[in-house]
Amino acid sequence: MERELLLLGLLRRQKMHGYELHEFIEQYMQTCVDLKKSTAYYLLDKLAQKGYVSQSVEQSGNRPPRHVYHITPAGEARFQELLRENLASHVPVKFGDLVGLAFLDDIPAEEAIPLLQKRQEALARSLETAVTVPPHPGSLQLVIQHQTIHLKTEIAWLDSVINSLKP
Amino acid sequence: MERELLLLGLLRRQKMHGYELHEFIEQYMQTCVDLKKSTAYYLLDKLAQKGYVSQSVEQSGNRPPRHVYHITPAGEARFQELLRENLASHVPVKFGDLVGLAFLDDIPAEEAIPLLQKRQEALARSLETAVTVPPHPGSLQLVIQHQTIHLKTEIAWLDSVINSLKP
DNA sequence: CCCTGAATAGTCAATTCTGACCAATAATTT
DNA sequence: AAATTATTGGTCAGAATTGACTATTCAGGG
Repeated sequence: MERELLLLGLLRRQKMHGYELHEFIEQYMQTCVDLKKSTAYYLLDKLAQKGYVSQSVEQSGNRPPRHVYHITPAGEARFQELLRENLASHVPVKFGDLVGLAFLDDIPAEEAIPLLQKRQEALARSLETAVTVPPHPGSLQLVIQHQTIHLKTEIAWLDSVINSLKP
Repeated sequence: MERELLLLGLLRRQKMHGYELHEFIEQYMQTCVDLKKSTAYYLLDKLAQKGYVSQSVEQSGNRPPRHVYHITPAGEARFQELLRENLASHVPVKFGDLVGLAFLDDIPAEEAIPLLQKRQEALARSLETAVTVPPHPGSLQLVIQHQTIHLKTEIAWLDSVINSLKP
């Protein structure tokens, strides 16, 4: 559902073709959604079927024709609805990459510590990336800020876990 | 991949049937994975095909026979491998429920503020739930602790967002 | 003892998602 | 200017996921 909101929200600002949408999301929003190219097309198709977006074919230069998507009035209404719904609710995030921690006591501490340190390095790299993302239009910036805060929290927490493992 | 780790890790402690596994996960691990019943069976089947678990049929009382899954030596090896891999790496979490925030400036602040307050209440309820989860065996406790910390971070962050919106 | 509702155990069709592939154009090298 | 590589734009078969449904057993009330 969030993905619909996202697509509608972007198309609302300007009509785009599928590839363009996917590019934008990759560039600016990789921190909060993971939307493969083929999924984007799939969703766009569904939105079209429901009448929230309309397609038109456009030709630029002599490149092969592209499907350009516009938001419709129904789509705009849907966007408003979804946005409010989304802002007012919270779907607990699943920290899937954490399941290993549940089995931490199944390997000796000497072995666990360096592994967790590797994890911290990976975390640090993610933080680096988050901070480096190109500057954002409007409140997209909030999303990066959020990601940053959570990564820092995560690093600090891991620190405490590692320490609790030490002799 | 995490789900495989999870299933193997649980079967490692004791053989179980599908329903039992699903129950356990719902009860103790809803904070880090979301694994529907049918998905659990699907994965179990795949693990069996790969030779990581073996099935046997068991009859208790005159209830209908159940498929009980045991971990195999190959499964144990796979578990050890996956666990180390998981501990050492970090896959950035996607905060999907956040996409709305990227469009925050598309609605007037007077309207946004109460919506975000609702979100905070939902967050507070999640926190309540996390704290209330039945006491855990072993390092499963860590996972709850983690969830708690992140929820608190989230609530504080939202506070700051709301304040930045106020007159 | 019969009935109702909850718990147990699982299947399956339909939906959703993705990796792998294709094909055209533009850019770069040789 | 031919060959090679990168970019653009997209399709599609197959994998993953889920909601809705079935069927049995058990517990408790009347």
